[in-house]
Amino acid sequence: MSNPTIYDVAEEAGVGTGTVSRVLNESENVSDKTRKKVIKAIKKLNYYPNAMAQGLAAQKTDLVGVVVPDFTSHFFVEVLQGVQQSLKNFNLDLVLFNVSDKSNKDKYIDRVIGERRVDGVITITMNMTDDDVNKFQQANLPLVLIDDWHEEVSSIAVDDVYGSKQAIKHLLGLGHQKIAFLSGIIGKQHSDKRLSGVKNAFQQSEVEFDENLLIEEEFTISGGKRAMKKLLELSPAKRPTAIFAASDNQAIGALEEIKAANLSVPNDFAIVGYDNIELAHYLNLTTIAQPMTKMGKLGVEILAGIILDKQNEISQKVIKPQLIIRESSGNKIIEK
Amino acid sequence: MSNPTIYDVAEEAGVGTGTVSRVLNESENVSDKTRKKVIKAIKKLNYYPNAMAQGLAAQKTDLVGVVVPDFTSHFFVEVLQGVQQSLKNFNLDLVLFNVSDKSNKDKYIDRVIGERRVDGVITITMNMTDDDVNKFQQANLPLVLIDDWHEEVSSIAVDDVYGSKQAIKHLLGLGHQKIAFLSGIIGKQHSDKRLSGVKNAFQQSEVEFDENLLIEEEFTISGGKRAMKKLLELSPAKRPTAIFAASDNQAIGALEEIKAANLSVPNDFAIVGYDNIELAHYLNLTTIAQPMTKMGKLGVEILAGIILDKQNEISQKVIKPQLIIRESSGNKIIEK
DNA sequence: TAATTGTTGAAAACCGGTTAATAATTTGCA
DNA sequence: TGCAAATTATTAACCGGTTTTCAACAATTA
Repeated sequence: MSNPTIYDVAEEAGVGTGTVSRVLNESENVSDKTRKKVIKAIKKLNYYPNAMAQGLAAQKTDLVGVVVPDFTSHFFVEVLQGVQQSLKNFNLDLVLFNVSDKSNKDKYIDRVIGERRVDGVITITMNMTDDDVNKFQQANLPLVLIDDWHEEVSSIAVDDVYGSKQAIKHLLGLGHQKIAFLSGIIGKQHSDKRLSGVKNAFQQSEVEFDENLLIEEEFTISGGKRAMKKLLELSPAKRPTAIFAASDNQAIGALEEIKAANLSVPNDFAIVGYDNIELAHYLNLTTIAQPMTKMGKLGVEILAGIILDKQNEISQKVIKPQLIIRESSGNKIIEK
Repeated sequence: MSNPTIYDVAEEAGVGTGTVSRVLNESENVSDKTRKKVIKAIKKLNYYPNAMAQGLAAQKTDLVGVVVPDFTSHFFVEVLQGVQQSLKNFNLDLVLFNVSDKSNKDKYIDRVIGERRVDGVITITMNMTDDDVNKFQQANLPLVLIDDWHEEVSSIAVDDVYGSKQAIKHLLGLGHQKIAFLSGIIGKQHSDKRLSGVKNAFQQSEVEFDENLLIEEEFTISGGKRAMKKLLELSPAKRPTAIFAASDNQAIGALEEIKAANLSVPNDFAIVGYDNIELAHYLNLTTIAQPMTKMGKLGVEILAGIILDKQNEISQKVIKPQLIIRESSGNKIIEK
C-alpha cells in the first residue's frame, strides 16, 4: 500500500483534514474527544506527514544544513557529532554539504539559499566573507558560524590567541628559552591569531622571541616534517630546546623527523601541538584542546533559537581552548 | 527581496511557467531561442527551484538518507566520506540519521519511510532484519545495505571469513603455532564470521587451533586489555606466540597491556589487528584493511542506479579485505 | 423561547513547482 | 496561397499538506 495521506487519516477518524492538521500541529480548539479519535487513526495507519508537503505549506523543513570544507578531518567529525546530538533535542535533521573545492563555495551558498531546503545553516571553519554573510541576510536564512567569526552573525569562535599563549607559557614555565614556532601559512585567520598569541606570551615574559625560529609551513604532517628538517639543520647552539607546532599534524611530522634523526622527545626537544586530535593521546603529545563537540552543540542551540523561537539577537561566543599536558613537553624544569 | 519563484522567471522571460519547468527539466520541445531567454532570466534572477515544491510535484527529493548506528567511529566516518563524494556525481544530497540508541531503530525507519523526505536510504552496519527490510519494500523506497547483508536487498558486505583467514595464514606462514584469537562477542554477525575464518584457516593448515586461546571480549580497547591480561596469566609454556585480534581497538589494548608487562612486540608476541583504523598506521600494526571509502562510493552508485535509472536488479557485492603487513607481526620466520 | 456567544468541523485557497491536455504558432508541401 | 502536420507554448489540474474563513451547532443568558 502506498503511504497514507492526511485524507486517509481524516476519513478513518471521521473528521476533516483541517482538523487532523490542527491535531498534528497542536493548535487549540480541538476537543479532547476528537483529538483522541484522530491520534488513534494516525497510530492505526502509521501515518507520518509528507515532509515535502508540510515544508511547502508551512514554509519550514525541519532540516538544518551543515557546511564543512573537508569532512575527513577529525576536527569536523567531532564538531559534527556535537551538532548531530544536539539536533535531536529540537527534532531537526541534518543535511551535510561538503564543500571540498573552495571555488564551489559560492555556488553552494547560492543553492542552499535558493532551494530553501533547510531552515537554517551552520558553517564550520568556512571563513565566511561579508558577501557570503550578506546573502544569508538578504534571504533571511538563519546562519551560525562555528570556528569562524563575523560581526553580524552569531558565531562560536575559539580564542586562538589565548590557546597559543598557554602553550608558550607552559614551555617558558618549564625553563625553555629557545622555543621554535611552527606556524601555519601566514595570512590565514588561525595562523595569524596563533602567531600573535605566541608573540604575546613572549612579550609578557623576560625571554625574547627569536624570529629565526619561526617556520611557516602547512598544517599537515609533511609540513611538520619539512619544518623540523630546517630546525635540525641549525647549529646545535642555535637549535631550539622546545617546539610549539600550530597543529598536531605538524607536531607529528616533527616527531617523526626527530626520531629519524635518532633524537628523542622530550629529552632533546620538548614538543607541544595544537588541536588534541585522537592521535595526540596515543603519541603522548602535549597539546591545546578545543571543545569540539561542545562547539557543535552550542551552535545548534543558537541556531534552533533563531529558527524556533525567532530569537534574533546576535550571540557571539569565544571559547577558551585548554592546555593538555602529556609527556612530549617533559615534566622537568630545565635548569638555566 | 524574497526568493524568486518560477512565476518571476516566467514573467522575466516572457513565457509561461510550464515552459520554464520544461527548460529546467531538460525536456524536449523547447526552441533554442526560448531556452536561451529562460536561462538568461534564471541567471538574472539567480533562481533556484524551491526544493519542497519540486519534491512535492515531481515526487523526488534529490536527498539520500544515510543511517548509521554511531557516527563517532572511524569506520563510519570513512564510509560516509565515500558516500558523500559519490553523491556529488549524481547531484544528490545527504541527510544523516544517527541511530545511537538501538531501540530507536524502528521509529527511525518508520519516520524515514513515512515522511518521504528522501529518495532512497543507505544503512551502514545496521543489521537489518526481515521486518526492517520489508517495510522498505512495502513502501517502495530504495534501500542499499553497507557492511550488512540481506538476501532481498542490494548489499555490500565485507568477506569477514576471508579477512580473518588471511590474518591467520599470515601468522602461520611466519611459523607461529600457538596463536590466540581475541574474538568479539560471539553471536554478532562480524564476530561469528571472523571466528569461522580463523577456524577455517587452521583446518587448511597442519596446525590445530587451541580453543583455550580463544578469548571472547568486546571490540574495544579495554576489551583488548582484559583479553591480554588473561593470556599473560597463562604459564609461559601455554602462552601464545602470536595474537590475532578481531578489531584494531582490541589489538591496541593488547599492545598497551604487553608494554605494561615489560614485554615487547613483535619479539614476545606477534600481533595482527582488524580494521586498519588511522591509528594502526602510527602504531605499526599489521591489520586487515577494509576499503571503506570504496564501499561508500559503491553503495551510492547502486542506490543511484535504483533511484535514477529504475534499475531494480538486486546487486550483491562481497568485498575482499586486504592484509596489510606492518612491524607488529614481525617479518622473521620463527624457527621450529 | 429567543437571542447571543462560544466551540468545533468542513471547505477552500494557497505554498511553488510538474505535467498532461489543450491551444497557438510555425513549417512543409501541394 | 491554403491547409495539414509538426512543433512549441499555455493552461489547469495536481502533489499533500496548512491555515483562514465560514457555517453549524451547543451552551448560556435574558
